[in-house]
Amino acid sequence: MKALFSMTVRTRVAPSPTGDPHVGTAYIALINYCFAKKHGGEFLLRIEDTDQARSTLQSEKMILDSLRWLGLSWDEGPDVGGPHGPYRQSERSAIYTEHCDRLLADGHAFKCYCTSEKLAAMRRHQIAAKQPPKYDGTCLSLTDTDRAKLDAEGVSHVVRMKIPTEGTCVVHDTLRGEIEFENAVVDMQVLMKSDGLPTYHLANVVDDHLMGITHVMRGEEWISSAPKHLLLYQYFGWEPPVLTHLPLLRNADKSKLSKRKNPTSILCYQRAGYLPQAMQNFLGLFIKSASEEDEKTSLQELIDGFDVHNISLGGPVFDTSKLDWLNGRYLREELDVGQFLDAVKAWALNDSYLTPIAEMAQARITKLSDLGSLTGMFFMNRIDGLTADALRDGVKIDQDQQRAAYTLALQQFDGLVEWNKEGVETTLRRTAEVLEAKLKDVIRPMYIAITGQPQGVPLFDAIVHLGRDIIRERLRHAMELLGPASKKEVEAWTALLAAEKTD
RNA sequence: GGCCCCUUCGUCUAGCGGUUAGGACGCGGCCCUUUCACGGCUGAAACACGGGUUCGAUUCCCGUAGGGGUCACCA
Repeated sequence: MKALFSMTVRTRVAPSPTGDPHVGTAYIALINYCFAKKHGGEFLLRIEDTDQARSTLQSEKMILDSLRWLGLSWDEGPDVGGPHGPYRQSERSAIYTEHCDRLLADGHAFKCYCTSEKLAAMRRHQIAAKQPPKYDGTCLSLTDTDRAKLDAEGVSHVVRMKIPTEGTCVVHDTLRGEIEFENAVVDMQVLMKSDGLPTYHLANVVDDHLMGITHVMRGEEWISSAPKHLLLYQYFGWEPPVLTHLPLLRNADKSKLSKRKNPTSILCYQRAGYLPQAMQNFLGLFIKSASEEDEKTSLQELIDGFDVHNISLGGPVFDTSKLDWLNGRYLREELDVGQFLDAVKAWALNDSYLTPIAEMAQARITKLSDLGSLTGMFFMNRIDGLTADALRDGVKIDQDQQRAAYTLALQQFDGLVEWNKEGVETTLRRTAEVLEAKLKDVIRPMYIAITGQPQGVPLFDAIVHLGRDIIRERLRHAMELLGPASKKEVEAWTALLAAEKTD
């Protein structure tokens, strides 16, 4: 244990660039950052983009920008470089191949030629037989000649790790003590996909070792794969890092924080007008135990007082009411009027945010003073004062159809790859078709939910400009007012959509 | 379902065998005030349950219940 602290502490955050910057990523990053800084160590940022289908450079940029916005910085990373680069896994292929070959050569891994169809069928049978779904080891018994033949035929393969059939694996977790797993329940994980890129498990272990990571602090969703990782360290003959599994941020119903039930994107909180200090402070509240002192604390104070053992294990509900309070305090206590004004300008009163609004509003007003009532909704998060009656006012479709329309729009919006006018229009047209309603009868309730009024600036443009997060929030608000959808309703409505798509 | 993790006010948490179970947000009341907000004071509000261990359990152990995670060629 002493030896670990005599060397430089190195921690990392390793986000996957597959979507919007998530507050959970920021929370994990903050912990890793504070721990490293507290011990005079280094904090790294690594991009885990081995999923070619889902990773985007745009998402990577948003994640980096968001973490910086929160006041975090890293000693090494894809944008700042460092002696252990590259810091983007997609640029490290050769390293993984080499390590994978080593495992193959040492007999710790094997090639698997099973098709995904076969694996899916295997899983179905196992579940039907009430067996835990697991790879059955078919390709383990392949001979060299079998493999040579399959390779010659061009059959694609993955590489799986071997798992001891007996014994147990003990995971030492800083906060939870020893966690024991029977090796028999550990699956023969795929390490190298058929596209030649590694899975998380391989890349993560190889990179953490090569980058000199001493302490891995990650979400508790990783506990059950920790045995595989430990086994890999053992196969490579490496010293594993100190493992700490952190509790996951939760929705109000205690499930893992998700964008379906909560705003999870940092961009959403920016758009809603939260200050980075407030958000950073708020996230810090989950990792410290301020009992008597003021809960408004600076990043430096958070670092100074940081002790990983102070983190409570119960998954905290991400309830932003205290964030609101903190944000109010930062607004009035940390800023003079000039700085406050600067913050307002940076938030929305700037050309880049105002220009599209001006374009939408110009033809629709007769006096400049009409601007406030027409465009006020561009400066709100949820629509203040919206009521169920207002939502129903003048709406021709019945209330359940209206709720279905909101739910279906929400679902389709989440699925749009590009957030643009075409996607929005297609979504709303399809929603009307599925509900067998006229487009205009679907548009009106959308107008009310999104703008607070039954008419105004062009809806599709407004939706695009407000952004996906705010739209999700406003539709969710409308659903809360009209009555949240039951599970059955969601299923029924989703089925309508699915049926339409296959027609 | 198998495996694993977790469990103090509505929420975030303090507590690490003996406390009137503390603080903060939110909520209610009062005060301040031309309104509102801020600020001040104040109130309601919690140890999931059952067994042990102990002179004594919120605290230690074991069950039960509840919640969560995970069982992919996603991370």
